[in-house]
Amino acid sequence: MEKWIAALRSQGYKVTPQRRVVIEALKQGDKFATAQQVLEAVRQRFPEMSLDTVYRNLSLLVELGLVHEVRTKGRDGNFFEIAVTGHHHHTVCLQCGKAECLDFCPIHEQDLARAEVGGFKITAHSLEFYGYCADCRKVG
Amino acid sequence: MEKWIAALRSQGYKVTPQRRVVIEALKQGDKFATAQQVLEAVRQRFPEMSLDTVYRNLSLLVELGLVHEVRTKGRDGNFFEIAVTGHHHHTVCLQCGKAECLDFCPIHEQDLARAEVGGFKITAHSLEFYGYCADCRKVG
DNA sequence: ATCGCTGCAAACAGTTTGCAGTCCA
DNA sequence: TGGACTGCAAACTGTTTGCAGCGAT
Repeated sequence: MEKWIAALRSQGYKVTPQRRVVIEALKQGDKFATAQQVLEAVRQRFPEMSLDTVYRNLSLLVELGLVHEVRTKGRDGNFFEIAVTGHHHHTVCLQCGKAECLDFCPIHEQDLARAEVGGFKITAHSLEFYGYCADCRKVG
Repeated sequence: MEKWIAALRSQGYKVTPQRRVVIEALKQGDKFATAQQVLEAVRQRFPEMSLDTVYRNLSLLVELGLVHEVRTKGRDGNFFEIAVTGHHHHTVCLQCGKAECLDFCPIHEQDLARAEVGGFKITAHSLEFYGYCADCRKVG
């Protein structure tokens, strides 16, 4: 049993073919995919699939922590990445839009404690490093 | 001479009435403002002002580091904040959308060095802490 | 059988862009 | 004067929503 399917089931969500195939698409495609790319991948096996269902399921999966969302600043929307590893962050190239995973999170417990001022309770944080990848630096 | 006007001028950008009034609006309004709120504020003194000019100027100011942009995840778009202090980050309440400034940045030199793998050159980073503010925690 | 999920279609918002005229430097 | 900037209008894209029917449990 796949962990993602099991997680859905255990939290009371139905396991529909559409949900299975979204998860499959994220697992088998490139590391990152936009909602549109997920739709294209999914339609190879499921031509009826609609974009709104992709969005609905991606949102759900992100909410459940089963998928990570990467804010790209690009015009194609954010990237989605199946959560095979734990919490981490990414670099995003402002030129070509390519993203890469980092293997660490620089936010530590003491930072969270320091940021929880005035009764604010932190439940998540979002961090991206923006810049230019090696390829784009060579060109321009 | 205001630092923002001076910065525009020194970098070869023209100082138009629209630019002045956008800066004024950000300085005098609430700490954070959406593009729409900037437009409304600006139109009190400059009724002809158009939303696209607001966007163009906000984008420019953000690019020059004269304004900070806060990614809110809300439906009203991001917040903009005049850069009176240096680089810092924010908490954003996922319930009411309220943002607050933090007075520190948890990303240190060694983190940047560690993240610059494979020839990637970091030029900026974006970090928000999401959660629930004291008020929203009382209610819900 | 139920209630969540889906597809369809339409709406929606924030943002961007082309263009012709304006105006700061 | 001239290139940057503006306003107008329209388009564009990513995303969300209402609704009726379908299907996983």
